[in-house]
Amino acid sequence: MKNQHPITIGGLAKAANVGVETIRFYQRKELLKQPPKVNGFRHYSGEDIRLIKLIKRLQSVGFTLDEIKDFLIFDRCCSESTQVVRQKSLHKIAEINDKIAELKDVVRALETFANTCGSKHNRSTSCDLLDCFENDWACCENSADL
Amino acid sequence: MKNQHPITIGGLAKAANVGVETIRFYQRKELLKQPPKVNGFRHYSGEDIRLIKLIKRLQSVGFTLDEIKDFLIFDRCCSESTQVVRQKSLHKIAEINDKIAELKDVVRALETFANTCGSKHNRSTSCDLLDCFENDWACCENSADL
DNA sequence: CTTGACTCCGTACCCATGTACAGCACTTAT
DNA sequence: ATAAGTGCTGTACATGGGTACGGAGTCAAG
Repeated sequence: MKNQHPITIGGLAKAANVGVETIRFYQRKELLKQPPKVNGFRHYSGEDIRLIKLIKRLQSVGFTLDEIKDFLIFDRCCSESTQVVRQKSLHKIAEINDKIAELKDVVRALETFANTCGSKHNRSTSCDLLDCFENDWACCENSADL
Repeated sequence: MKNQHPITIGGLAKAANVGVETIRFYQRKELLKQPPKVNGFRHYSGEDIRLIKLIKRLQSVGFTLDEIKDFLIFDRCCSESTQVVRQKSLHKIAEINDKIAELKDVVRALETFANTCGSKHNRSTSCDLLDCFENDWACCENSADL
Protein backbone atom coordinates (compact mmCIF):
# COMPACT_ATOMS: atom_id res chain seq x y z
CA MET A 1 0.00 0.00 0.00
CA LYS A 2 1.49 3.29 -1.14
CA ASN A 3 1.07 5.70 1.70
CA GLN A 4 -1.42 8.43 0.69
CA HIS A 5 1.02 10.17 -1.53
CA PRO A 6 1.69 13.64 -0.14
CA ILE A 7 1.35 16.86 -2.09
CA THR A 8 4.65 17.71 -3.68
CA ILE A 9 5.42 20.83 -5.61
CA GLY A 10 4.24 19.36 -8.90
CA GLY A 11 0.89 18.33 -7.46
CA LEU A 12 0.44 21.68 -5.83
CA ALA A 13 1.22 23.42 -9.09
CA LYS A 14 -1.35 21.32 -10.90
CA ALA A 15 -3.98 21.76 -8.20
CA ALA A 16 -3.52 25.50 -8.00
CA ASN A 17 -3.11 25.87 -11.72
CA VAL A 18 0.25 27.58 -11.71
CA GLY A 19 3.76 26.51 -12.71
CA VAL A 20 6.15 24.93 -10.23
CA GLU A 21 8.51 27.80 -10.85
CA THR A 22 5.84 30.20 -9.74
CA ILE A 23 5.53 28.39 -6.43
CA ARG A 24 9.24 28.51 -5.89
CA PHE A 25 9.19 32.16 -6.81
CA TYR A 26 6.48 32.84 -4.22
CA GLN A 27 8.54 31.02 -1.63
CA ARG A 28 11.56 33.11 -2.40
CA LYS A 29 9.37 36.19 -2.05
CA GLU A 30 8.01 34.80 1.21
CA LEU A 31 4.43 34.85 0.07
CA LEU A 32 4.32 31.17 0.87
CA LYS A 33 6.04 29.75 3.88
CA GLN A 34 8.56 26.97 3.34
CA PRO A 35 6.66 23.75 4.01
CA PRO A 36 8.23 20.92 5.98
CA LYS A 37 10.68 18.78 4.06
CA VAL A 38 10.70 15.02 4.12
CA ASN A 39 13.82 13.49 2.64
CA GLY A 40 14.61 16.83 1.10
CA PHE A 41 11.20 16.98 -0.59
CA ARG A 42 8.72 19.67 0.38
CA HIS A 43 5.30 18.49 1.48
CA TYR A 44 2.38 20.83 0.97
CA SER A 45 -1.11 20.99 2.42
CA GLY A 46 -4.54 21.80 1.08
CA GLU A 47 -4.20 25.22 2.62
CA ASP A 48 -1.34 25.95 0.26
CA ILE A 49 -3.62 25.28 -2.68
CA ARG A 50 -6.23 27.66 -1.35
CA LEU A 51 -3.60 30.25 -0.61
CA ILE A 52 -2.18 30.23 -4.09
CA LYS A 53 -5.62 30.55 -5.59
CA LEU A 54 -6.26 33.48 -3.32
CA ILE A 55 -3.02 35.12 -4.38
CA LYS A 56 -3.87 34.68 -8.04
CA ARG A 57 -7.31 36.07 -7.51
CA LEU A 58 -6.11 39.12 -5.64
CA GLN A 59 -3.51 39.66 -8.28
CA SER A 60 -6.10 39.56 -11.00
CA VAL A 61 -7.93 42.47 -9.45
CA GLY A 62 -4.83 44.58 -9.30
CA PHE A 63 -2.91 43.83 -6.13
CA THR A 64 0.84 43.55 -6.35
CA LEU A 65 2.60 40.65 -4.71
CA ASP A 66 3.97 42.98 -2.07
CA GLU A 67 0.49 44.15 -1.14
CA ILE A 68 -0.73 40.59 -1.00
CA LYS A 69 2.19 39.69 1.18
CA ASP A 70 1.29 42.47 3.59
CA PHE A 71 -2.19 41.10 3.78
CA LEU A 72 -1.14 37.60 4.46
CA ILE A 73 1.34 38.77 7.01
CA PHE A 74 -1.08 40.71 9.09
CA ASP A 75 -3.07 37.60 9.23
CA ARG A 76 -0.32 35.09 9.72
CA CYS A 77 2.03 36.66 12.15
CA CYS A 78 0.22 38.12 15.06
CA SER A 79 2.86 40.53 16.27
CA GLU A 80 0.55 43.40 15.56
CA SER A 81 -2.36 44.33 17.72
CA THR A 82 -5.79 43.64 16.35
CA GLN A 83 -6.34 47.39 16.37
CA VAL A 84 -3.55 47.89 13.89
CA VAL A 85 -4.74 45.06 11.72
CA ARG A 86 -8.22 46.52 11.76
CA GLN A 87 -6.89 49.91 10.75
CA LYS A 88 -4.99 48.48 7.86
CA SER A 89 -7.99 46.55 6.66
CA LEU A 90 -10.17 49.62 6.76
CA HIS A 91 -7.54 51.57 4.91
CA LYS A 92 -7.38 48.93 2.24
CA ILE A 93 -11.16 48.89 1.97
CA ALA A 94 -11.16 52.61 1.36
CA GLU A 95 -8.54 52.25 -1.34
CA ILE A 96 -10.50 49.60 -3.11
CA ASN A 97 -13.67 51.63 -2.95
CA ASP A 98 -11.85 54.48 -4.62
CA LYS A 99 -10.75 52.16 -7.33
CA ILE A 100 -14.28 50.93 -7.84
CA ALA A 101 -15.43 54.50 -8.21
CA GLU A 102 -12.76 55.14 -10.82
CA LEU A 103 -13.72 52.06 -12.72
CA LYS A 104 -17.35 53.14 -12.73
CA ASP A 105 -16.27 56.42 -14.25
CA VAL A 106 -14.44 54.56 -16.97
CA VAL A 107 -17.54 52.55 -17.69
CA ARG A 108 -19.65 55.68 -17.97
CA ALA A 109 -17.15 57.29 -20.29
CA LEU A 110 -17.02 54.22 -22.48
CA GLU A 111 -20.79 54.05 -22.61
CA THR A 112 -20.93 57.62 -23.73
CA PHE A 113 -18.29 56.90 -26.31
CA ALA A 114 -20.04 53.81 -27.59
CA ASN A 115 -23.39 55.55 -27.79
CA THR A 116 -22.39 58.82 -29.34
CA CYS A 117 -18.89 59.34 -30.61
CA GLY A 118 -18.36 55.78 -31.66
CA SER A 119 -21.61 55.62 -33.58
CA LYS A 120 -21.86 59.01 -35.24
CA HIS A 121 -19.95 59.99 -38.29
CA ASN A 122 -19.15 63.59 -37.50
CA ARG A 123 -15.67 62.79 -36.33
CA SER A 124 -14.26 66.22 -36.80
CA THR A 125 -12.35 66.58 -33.58
CA SER A 126 -9.21 64.56 -33.27
CA CYS A 127 -10.07 62.83 -30.04
CA ASP A 128 -13.65 62.15 -29.11
CA LEU A 129 -12.63 59.51 -26.66
CA LEU A 130 -10.62 62.02 -24.72
CA ASP A 131 -13.67 64.28 -24.56
CA CYS A 132 -15.86 61.49 -23.29
CA PHE A 133 -13.43 60.69 -20.54
CA GLU A 134 -12.97 64.23 -19.50
CA ASN A 135 -16.69 64.92 -19.37
CA ASP A 136 -17.44 61.86 -17.33
CA TRP A 137 -14.42 62.36 -15.20
CA ALA A 138 -13.88 66.03 -14.59
CA CYS A 139 -10.22 65.44 -14.25
CA CYS A 140 -7.98 67.19 -16.51
CA GLU A 141 -7.57 70.95 -16.51
CA ASN A 142 -9.08 71.79 -13.18
CA SER A 143 -8.58 69.04 -10.67
CA ALA A 144 -5.45 68.34 -8.72
CA ASP A 145 -3.07 66.19 -10.63
CA LEU A 146 -3.31 62.46 -10.47
CA MET B 1 7.70 90.15 -26.64
CA LYS B 2 8.65 86.54 -26.18
CA ASN B 3 6.52 84.60 -28.54
CA GLN B 4 4.24 82.54 -26.35
CA HIS B 5 6.88 80.01 -25.59
CA PRO B 6 5.74 76.67 -26.94
CA ILE B 7 5.35 73.53 -24.90
CA THR B 8 8.53 71.51 -25.06
CA ILE B 9 8.98 68.10 -23.59
CA GLY B 10 10.05 69.42 -20.21
CA GLY B 11 6.99 71.65 -19.92
CA LEU B 12 4.74 68.82 -20.97
CA ALA B 13 6.32 66.55 -18.40
CA LYS B 14 5.76 69.11 -15.69
CA ALA B 15 2.20 69.84 -16.77
CA ALA B 16 1.25 66.19 -16.98
CA ASN B 17 3.21 65.28 -13.90
CA VAL B 18 5.39 62.61 -15.43
CA GLY B 19 9.08 62.38 -16.29
CA VAL B 20 10.51 63.47 -19.60
CA GLU B 21 11.68 59.94 -20.20
CA THR B 22 8.18 58.66 -19.76
CA ILE B 23 6.96 60.85 -22.57
CA ARG B 24 9.69 59.64 -24.87
CA PHE B 25 8.88 56.11 -23.87
CA TYR B 26 5.23 56.62 -24.77
CA GLN B 27 6.27 58.00 -28.12
CA ARG B 28 8.42 54.98 -28.81
CA LYS B 29 5.46 52.81 -27.88
CA GLU B 30 3.26 54.91 -30.15
CA LEU B 31 0.86 55.87 -27.42
CA LEU B 32 1.59 59.46 -28.26
CA LYS B 33 2.04 60.65 -31.80
CA GLN B 34 5.24 62.44 -32.68
CA PRO B 35 4.47 66.15 -32.50
CA PRO B 36 5.77 68.59 -35.10
CA LYS B 37 9.38 69.58 -34.71
CA VAL B 38 10.72 73.10 -34.91
CA ASN B 39 14.47 73.28 -35.25
CA GLY B 40 14.69 69.73 -34.08
CA PHE B 41 12.65 70.47 -30.94
CA ARG B 42 9.25 68.89 -30.48
CA HIS B 43 6.35 71.21 -29.84
CA TYR B 44 3.40 69.85 -27.91
CA SER B 45 -0.19 70.96 -27.50
CA GLY B 46 -2.65 71.10 -24.64
CA GLU B 47 -4.22 67.95 -25.96
CA ASP B 48 -1.01 66.09 -25.24
CA ILE B 49 -1.28 67.08 -21.61
CA ARG B 50 -4.82 65.81 -21.40
CA LEU B 51 -3.87 62.64 -23.19
CA ILE B 52 -1.05 61.79 -20.83
CA LYS B 53 -3.25 62.40 -17.84
CA LEU B 54 -5.82 60.10 -19.36
CA ILE B 55 -3.20 57.42 -19.93
CA LYS B 56 -2.02 57.67 -16.34
CA ARG B 57 -5.54 57.50 -15.07
CA LEU B 58 -6.44 54.47 -17.12
CA GLN B 59 -3.24 52.84 -16.04
CA SER B 60 -4.03 53.44 -12.41
CA VAL B 61 -7.23 51.47 -12.73
CA GLY B 62 -5.47 48.53 -14.26
CA PHE B 63 -5.16 48.99 -18.00
CA THR B 64 -1.91 48.03 -19.65
CA LEU B 65 -0.27 50.40 -22.07
CA ASP B 66 -1.18 48.10 -24.92
CA GLU B 67 -4.84 48.19 -23.99
CA ILE B 68 -4.72 51.94 -23.72
CA LYS B 69 -3.05 52.13 -27.07
CA ASP B 70 -5.83 50.06 -28.61
CA PHE B 71 -8.34 52.45 -27.17
CA LEU B 72 -6.64 55.54 -28.43
CA ILE B 73 -6.17 53.96 -31.79
CA PHE B 74 -9.75 53.06 -32.37
CA ASP B 75 -10.48 56.62 -31.66
CA ARG B 76 -7.67 58.22 -33.55
CA CYS B 77 -7.39 56.26 -36.72
CA CYS B 78 -10.75 55.63 -38.22
CA SER B 79 -9.96 52.63 -40.31
CA GLU B 80 -12.41 50.55 -38.36
CA SER B 81 -16.14 50.76 -38.78
CA THR B 82 -18.07 52.31 -35.96
CA GLN B 83 -19.72 48.95 -35.46
CA VAL B 84 -16.41 47.37 -34.59
CA VAL B 85 -15.44 50.20 -32.31
CA ARG B 86 -18.79 49.90 -30.60
CA GLN B 87 -18.30 46.18 -30.11
CA LYS B 88 -14.89 46.66 -28.60
CA SER B 89 -16.17 49.30 -26.24
CA LEU B 90 -19.00 47.10 -25.07
CA HIS B 91 -16.61 44.23 -24.56
CA LYS B 92 -14.35 46.41 -22.48
CA ILE B 93 -17.29 47.63 -20.44
CA ALA B 94 -18.23 44.06 -19.63
CA GLU B 95 -14.68 43.29 -18.54
CA ILE B 96 -14.57 46.28 -16.26
CA ASN B 97 -17.90 45.39 -14.72
CA ASP B 98 -16.55 41.95 -13.90
CA LYS B 99 -13.59 43.54 -12.25
CA ILE B 100 -15.83 45.81 -10.21
CA ALA B 101 -17.75 42.77 -9.02
CA GLU B 102 -14.53 41.06 -7.95
CA LEU B 103 -13.37 44.14 -6.11
CA LYS B 104 -16.67 44.30 -4.27
CA ASP B 105 -16.12 40.73 -3.15
CA VAL B 106 -12.71 41.69 -1.84
CA VAL B 107 -14.26 44.54 0.10
CA ARG B 108 -16.85 42.26 1.65
CA ALA B 109 -14.19 39.76 2.64
CA LEU B 110 -12.06 42.45 4.21
CA GLU B 111 -15.02 43.82 6.09
CA THR B 112 -15.73 40.40 7.48
CA PHE B 113 -12.10 40.06 8.41
CA ALA B 114 -11.94 43.45 10.08
CA ASN B 115 -15.15 42.86 12.01
CA THR B 116 -14.57 39.35 13.22
CA CYS B 117 -11.25 37.67 12.72
CA GLY B 118 -9.21 40.81 13.01
CA SER B 119 -10.86 41.88 16.22
CA LYS B 120 -11.33 38.68 18.14
CA HIS B 121 -8.58 36.95 20.02
CA ASN B 122 -9.44 33.38 19.26
CA ARG B 123 -6.93 33.11 16.50
CA SER B 124 -6.62 29.41 16.65
CA THR B 125 -6.74 28.60 12.98
CA SER B 126 -3.72 29.54 11.01
CA CYS B 127 -5.44 31.59 8.35
CA ASP B 128 -8.61 33.47 9.16
CA LEU B 129 -8.14 35.81 6.28
CA LEU B 130 -8.21 32.92 3.89
CA ASP B 131 -11.47 31.76 5.41
CA CYS B 132 -13.02 35.18 5.06
CA PHE B 133 -12.10 35.35 1.42
CA GLU B 134 -13.35 31.93 0.67
CA ASN B 135 -16.66 32.49 2.39
CA ASP B 136 -17.31 35.74 0.66
CA TRP B 137 -16.01 34.49 -2.59
CA ALA B 138 -17.05 30.91 -3.02
CA CYS B 139 -13.97 30.24 -5.01
CA CYS B 140 -11.66 27.69 -3.92
CA GLU B 141 -12.48 23.99 -3.77
CA ASN B 142 -15.54 23.88 -5.91
CA SER B 143 -15.47 26.48 -8.61
CA ALA B 144 -13.64 26.26 -11.87
CA ASP B 145 -10.07 27.39 -11.57
CA LEU B 146 -9.20 30.96 -11.97
C1' DC C 1 30.43 85.24 -26.14
C1' DT C 2 29.92 82.37 -22.54
C1' DT C 3 27.22 79.80 -19.43
C1' DG C 4 23.41 77.11 -17.93
C1' DA C 5 19.25 75.05 -18.91
C1' DC C 6 17.09 72.53 -21.97
C1' DT C 7 16.67 69.25 -26.11
C1' DC C 8 18.00 65.39 -29.09
C1' DC C 9 19.29 60.36 -29.82
C1' DG C 10 20.76 56.05 -28.44
C1' DT C 11 21.82 52.77 -25.19
C1' DA C 12 21.95 50.77 -20.86
C1' DC C 13 20.00 49.90 -16.64
C1' DC C 14 16.17 48.98 -13.04
C1' DC C 15 12.21 46.50 -10.70
C1' DA C 16 8.27 43.28 -10.81
C1' DT C 17 6.67 38.94 -12.08
C1' DG C 18 7.60 35.19 -13.68
C1' DT C 19 9.82 31.20 -16.92
C1' DA C 20 13.56 28.16 -18.44
C1' DC C 21 17.33 25.41 -17.93
C1' DA C 22 21.53 22.92 -16.21
C1' DG C 23 23.23 19.54 -13.16
C1' DC C 24 22.53 16.52 -9.57
C1' DA C 25 19.69 13.27 -6.30
C1' DC C 26 16.01 9.89 -5.46
C1' DT C 27 12.20 6.67 -6.66
C1' DT C 28 9.81 3.61 -9.43
C1' DA C 29 8.54 0.87 -13.44
C1' DT C 30 10.22 -2.15 -16.72
C1' DA D 1 20.08 -2.11 -13.69
C1' DT D 2 18.73 1.39 -16.04
C1' DA D 3 15.81 5.03 -17.85
C1' DA D 4 11.70 8.17 -16.78
C1' DG D 5 9.97 11.13 -13.94
C1' DT D 6 10.09 14.16 -10.37
C1' DG D 7 12.42 16.95 -6.91
C1' DC D 8 16.33 20.14 -5.35
C1' DT D 9 19.49 24.31 -6.03
C1' DG D 10 21.10 27.93 -8.60
C1' DT D 11 21.40 30.94 -12.32
C1' DA D 12 19.90 33.05 -16.55
C1' DC D 13 16.48 34.97 -19.61
C1' DA D 14 11.90 37.34 -20.78
C1' DT D 15 8.41 41.11 -20.68
C1' DG D 16 6.18 45.35 -19.11
C1' DG D 17 6.92 49.77 -17.73
C1' DG D 18 9.76 52.83 -17.06
C1' DT D 19 14.55 55.60 -15.52
C1' DA D 20 19.29 57.18 -16.15
C1' DC D 21 23.11 58.65 -18.72
C1' DG D 22 26.60 60.09 -22.25
C1' DG D 23 27.68 63.16 -25.84
C1' DA D 24 26.21 66.62 -28.83
C1' DG D 25 23.22 70.54 -30.42
C1' DT D 26 20.32 74.82 -29.33
C1' DC D 27 18.50 78.80 -27.13
C1' DA D 28 18.20 82.84 -23.98
C1' DA D 29 20.18 85.75 -20.31
C1' DG D 30 23.94 88.11 -18.54
